[in-house]
Amino acid sequence: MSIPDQVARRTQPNADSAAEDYLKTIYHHTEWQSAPVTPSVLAATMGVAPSSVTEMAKKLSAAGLVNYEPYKPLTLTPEGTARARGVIRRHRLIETWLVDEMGYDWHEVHDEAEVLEHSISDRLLDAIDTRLGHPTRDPHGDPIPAADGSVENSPALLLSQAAVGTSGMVVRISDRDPSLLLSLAAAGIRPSTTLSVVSRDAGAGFIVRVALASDADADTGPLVPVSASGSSSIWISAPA
Amino acid sequence: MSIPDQVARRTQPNADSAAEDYLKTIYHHTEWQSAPVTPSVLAATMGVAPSSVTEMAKKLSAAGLVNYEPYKPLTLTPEGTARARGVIRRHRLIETWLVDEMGYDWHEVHDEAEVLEHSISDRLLDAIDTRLGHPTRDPHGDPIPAADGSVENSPALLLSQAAVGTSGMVVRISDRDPSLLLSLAAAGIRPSTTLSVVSRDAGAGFIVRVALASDADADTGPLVPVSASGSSSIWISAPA
DNA sequence: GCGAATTTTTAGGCGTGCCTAAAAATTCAA
DNA sequence: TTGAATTTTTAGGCACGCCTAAAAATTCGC
Repeated sequence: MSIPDQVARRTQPNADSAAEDYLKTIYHHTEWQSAPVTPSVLAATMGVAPSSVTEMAKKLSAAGLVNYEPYKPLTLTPEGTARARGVIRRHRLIETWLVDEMGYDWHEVHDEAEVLEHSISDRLLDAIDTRLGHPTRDPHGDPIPAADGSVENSPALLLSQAAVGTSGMVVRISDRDPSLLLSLAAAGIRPSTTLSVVSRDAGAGFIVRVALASDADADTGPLVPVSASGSSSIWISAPA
Repeated sequence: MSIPDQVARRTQPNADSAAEDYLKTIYHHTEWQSAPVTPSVLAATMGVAPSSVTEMAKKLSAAGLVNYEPYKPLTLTPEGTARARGVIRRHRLIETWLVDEMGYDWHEVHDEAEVLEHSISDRLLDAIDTRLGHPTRDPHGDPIPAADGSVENSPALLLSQAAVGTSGMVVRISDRDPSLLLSLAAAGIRPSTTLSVVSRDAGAGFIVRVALASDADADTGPLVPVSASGSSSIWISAPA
């Protein structure tokens, strides 16, 4: 017994973080847009070559996590959905923790969470969840899947689909683009802000009126332009 | 511009966590035992094959982090030492945080820290450090290197080298073996416990008297056996 | 409905970090 | 000091996750 067993190590990197990223991304597409996820869309979203998607699709399919048939869109199996929700739960709890306890601003948390979501243990995640009091929304307003996998989905309206005159409260803003978050925050737009659509233009984007906290429905708030891409990253509560 | 640039991703795993593990392990050997680190020792410690060590030694040497010449022991360059201390700082701050804030017990933190030390950002590490008030010792009594790389090294005596009759305060216990930590904790031995050596036997180990907190020097504490390996994991303050 | 454009898959490679087996160097011991 | 034992290095492979280029399938537009 000169040298100890060197088994077990082998596949040592952070578990299957690549696989988890695919599952997460597939889930996101079905969570928000309801379009089926084609390999090319997935490749573009993840910044990998289409052939990488094909490869991983086969592996995930063999593992029973995605439904894959050549030349068809990808969907998650129930197990795959559960795994994806688990990753998203980690991501959003970590973001919430960073903002609530560690002094981060909401536009700064995405990248850190992107890494930690693959390396935190269940034990530590539970500790964080408990400390935070089992939050159900992250700092961007995204629902945090519960430990049992259930997700609270309140109906909301994408700003890009709101007609002129519509008003409502911002319930959710995509965390994908930190610079967008920064500019929205600067304009006073964040979850729970009340907005009304003043004008919309297919190409140029929107102009919204941001209601002042004190006087929610008056026409006194500042007018703020929102780009077309920004408008498809903001959800407002469906009008009453 | 159908598909965005897919550069940058490439070497995406958690930076160079393998390299960092080698640096850390080399550093540990010189920090505690002062024997030179041969490839075989390193291989055994890390649970990899000797040939893997040779390979990595070449890479680290090319990167200017270790001094490597074929058939000779490995040492760290100044840059390598700095990097190693950085990793150890991360590890120990994370352990301290887990115990102080997240409800972990001191024997449970090693594995979690082992993973997180490679994925936490500098930003988050600073936030943790600040929250904890810039601690200088982790829960096992190990010194936490400062952000500037300096390490406070208080002289201590390895229990395995203490003569019968020696007494002193436990200042440090190696965190490498969780089961040892657990049994020591059960026996009431942890940093700041006062011990005196009652008997020692090269093969069988030691018997120490654990002083009761209230009455540090009296002969009233329980007698506790410490294995030979345990005795080389415990440091006590050098006798006054 | 059929060729062109696009999407997807296949084929072949690359770097990392690990392995085993065999060769080379070093160390030990009689 | 010299042959045996041990240590270290070299050589050749493997899995992963990514890539590019080329081939195949699908979809689109006239």
